Amino acid sequence: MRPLFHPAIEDVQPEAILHALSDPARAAIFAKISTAGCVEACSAVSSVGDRVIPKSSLSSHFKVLREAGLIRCERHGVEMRNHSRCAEVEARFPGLLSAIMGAYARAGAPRVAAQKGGTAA
Amino acid sequence: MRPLFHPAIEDVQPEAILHALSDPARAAIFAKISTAGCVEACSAVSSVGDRVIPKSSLSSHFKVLREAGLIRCERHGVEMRNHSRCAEVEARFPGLLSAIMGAYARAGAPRVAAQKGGTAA
DNA sequence: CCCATAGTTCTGAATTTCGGAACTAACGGA
DNA sequence: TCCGTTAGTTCCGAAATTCAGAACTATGGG
Repeated sequence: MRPLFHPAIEDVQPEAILHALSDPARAAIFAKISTAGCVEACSAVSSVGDRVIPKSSLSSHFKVLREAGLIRCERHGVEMRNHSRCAEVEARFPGLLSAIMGAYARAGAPRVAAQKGGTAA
Repeated sequence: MRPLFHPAIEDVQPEAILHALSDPARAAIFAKISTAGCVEACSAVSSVGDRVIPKSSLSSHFKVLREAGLIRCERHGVEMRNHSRCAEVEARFPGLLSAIMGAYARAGAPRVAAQKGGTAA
């Protein structure tokens, strides 16, 4: 099977990255791929939080991430290996990904913690 | 005059910011507001590049930016003053805005300035 | 009061996104 | 080899979003 299309790093556009990561589900998928040693099977992220994502939606999410230049996908037998392209993107747009993922990390905690009553603020 | 709704800075969500800035036109508007001493009338940005933006679209772009927490708008007589909320956003999501605007700045140039050497790896 | 200016809201059309169902590719077992 | 299972893609209609023209509102000037 021919390899999927991936944009060259110099063709990667900021608007594509922002659009891809402006969806919390995609951002969560990307976070998972990035932190999980940059390799992950598609089906391993079949849910975000407690929300189950249908296969077809998952497939298109991966497509968006791939075409935005954020991940690299290759078939390995019956499944897909997804590598993050963090390093390349970091070289092209310094600080972008870490700022975005950091923003999500920072926003993720407060509200949830406040409602749950867990953190003695 | 009743002030328009603006989210408190702690209610600002990363996905809203990314979505707002994932549109190059909005990113350009925001860049203009940010750099122009953080004050600008709506009609002063009636075009992006050589593309003229209709009033209604412009209005909704400003609304998106405002509701994302990126700008603060107040009526002054018949026109609108738009202040950037850079400082607040920077405090909440350190490095986010500068990374994004830097990415756009870096992407905007390359095609034209490719002969500057170094980047064509 | 009437008009001009600046911006908003309404509305329908075009585009995008979502998700179920059917389809394809790769492997394992008999 | 053939069949079944698993992993993921594609197709297609419904829902949501975006776009832009037209009408409307608010403010200030003469």
